This record gives sequence, C-alpha cells and structure tokens, in this order.
Amino acid sequence: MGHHSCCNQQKVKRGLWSPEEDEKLIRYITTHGYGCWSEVPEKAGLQRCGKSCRLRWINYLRPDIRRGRFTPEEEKLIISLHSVVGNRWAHIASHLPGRTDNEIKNYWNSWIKKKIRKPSAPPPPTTTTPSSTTEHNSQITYASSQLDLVNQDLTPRPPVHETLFSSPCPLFMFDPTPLDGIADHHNVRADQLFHESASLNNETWNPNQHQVQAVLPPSTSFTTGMETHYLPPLIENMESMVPMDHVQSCSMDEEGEIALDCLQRQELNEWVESQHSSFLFSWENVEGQLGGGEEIAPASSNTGATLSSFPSSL
DNA sequence: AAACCGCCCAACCGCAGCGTC
DNA sequence: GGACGCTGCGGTTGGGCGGTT
Repeated sequence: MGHHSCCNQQKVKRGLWSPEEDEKLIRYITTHGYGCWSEVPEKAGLQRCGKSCRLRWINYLRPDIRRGRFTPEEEKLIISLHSVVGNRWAHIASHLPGRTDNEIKNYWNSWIKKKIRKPSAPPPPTTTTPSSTTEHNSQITYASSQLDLVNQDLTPRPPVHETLFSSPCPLFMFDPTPLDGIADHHNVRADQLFHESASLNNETWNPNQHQVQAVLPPSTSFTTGMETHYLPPLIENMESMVPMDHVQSCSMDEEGEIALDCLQRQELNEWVESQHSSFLFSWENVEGQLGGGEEIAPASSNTGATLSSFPSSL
C-alpha cells in the first residue's frame, strides 16, 4: 500500500466522501462541467485528487445514475454480456443505462460468490464433446475462451424446458458484427436475418433444441438439448439484444444450419428503441456490415451474426 | 448486549492506452 | 521516438453494516 499514484500532494484526503465534499463536487461539475479532472479538486475546493473526484462523480454523483437492486432483466443482460465479453465491465455497463462498471463488477463478484457457495448441484454428466463447455442442464452456454468458473452449473435448476420458457420474454443476443475474414466472402442481406415471416410458430421452435446458441458463421454448429456440438469462435462486439418474443420461428435443416425468423424490421427497431437508448443497434449498421445487400447468399449460408440464448431464471 | 462473522460496495491501486510536446 | 500527463479500466481492499451466535 503505497501512496496513491495520482495524489502526490501531501494533504490529499482519502476514504469515504462526506456530504460536504459531495456537494462541492456536484456544484462544481454542474456549473462548469468536467474537462480536466486534475483541475477539478483545486477549482472545486476539494482536498482530493482528480482521480478520486472522477470516480466519485461517475460512480455515485452523476445525475443519471441508477441505484437499487438489479432487476431480473438486468441480471440476464449482465450474465449474457459477460458470457460474451468476459470481465469487460465498462463494456457491459454501456448496455445498462445508469449502471456503472463498478456496480456491475461488484454485483458479479457477489453473484459468483453466491454460486460458489452453493455447490449443491450434482457433478455434470460426462457426455460432452471435448470442445464443449456446456454441461447438463446448464442454462448458460459459454464460449470456451470464457470463464470456466461460471460454466459450471453450481445450483440446482428445474428442467431446461421449464426454465427457458417460463419467462414471458427470454432473450437473444444479436451481434451484427461480421467475424474476421467472413464478411467479405459471405455477403448476406440483412433481411435474411429478420425475415418478414409468419406468426410465431411454437411447433417450429423445438424446446429440445432451445439451447441453440450461436449460429450463423460458416460451419458454426450449435447446442441442442443436452449437447454442445460446437462453440463459435470468439464473439465480440455484441451490439444489441433481441427478446425471444421477437423470434418468430426457428428451424434447422439437415446440415444443422439454423434459420431464425424474427419480427419485421420496423417492429424490431421499435423494440430496440423502447429498451435502452444506449443500444448501438441500427438497421443500417447491420445492413452495412453484412454487405449492403449486394448479393444474396444461399439461405443456409452465413453471416457474422451471432445469437445466443440464456436463462430466463437464475 | 456484546462479540463475531460474512457480505456489500465505495474507494483505492496499478496499469494500459492515448494524446501532446 | 520517448517522456510526460491524463483518462479509463479491471482488480483489489477494507470499512461498515446486518445477521447470527
């Protein structure tokens, strides 16, 4: 424990912030804004280092901060995002308006601790492929590059079909970012992803295949029921979330390629806008990244898009 | 009531990345 | 190119609080 690296001044205060300090910081930031944090302490009359001021503002004082318990939807979002990007807390926080990376990190660490303390689930069955990280009854399917810790199902859970479909709105992740080396060779029109299709067809969506995780890159296989046949390469840059309600049908051909039919474009965009203003999703972005509709590939062909299911209850 | 324990979470720490000179 | 300063990020710490004994 040395001196705080940014706080070389001798009379820099540390520890918890007092209400008076908070007031000073709020007053200064709301009237002057923040440009250079290193100047803030002196100008605001605080005996803190700029770094501490920045942290206090971002994590606690800024007006759009959201407090209180995480909602179930937020929990799902965090878990699913973590399954994709790992411990990139800032990235995860960017998808949860009003939540800070620190808060999410704390929540996650507490959550992991809880899971670890409840090792009541029986050991997973042995029938998984060597590359698989999905285990029996596991609701979360993680890419192999991600935390093994959370791959393990540490708590007893109800049967898969009950949990996944008990929620009115299970979620899917959608990544419009093409994977490296794929997009150039597999131009696919965006509307292949979101067919303007018929109404939800529960028969097409087979509960036994509900763990379909990631689909569309070339040769990517899937997880069905109890077995993971393949896990996709590193998935990054997840941009948005689509609730399962918006997936109207799912089908799989003989080669294991999976087609997902979603809501119409306008409906999807409306939903996205209704969720979080910070979502980066835009249809134009999708179209652009997927090749701008120059060429229509075979229906079973591939894009860089990625879809994942994740638990509706934890 | 007091001591103990475990957890939460605000804050700190160190480092990487970036821009500027 | 490298030194420097600033910002942002992820990992870690420890004070405080609530629950338990």
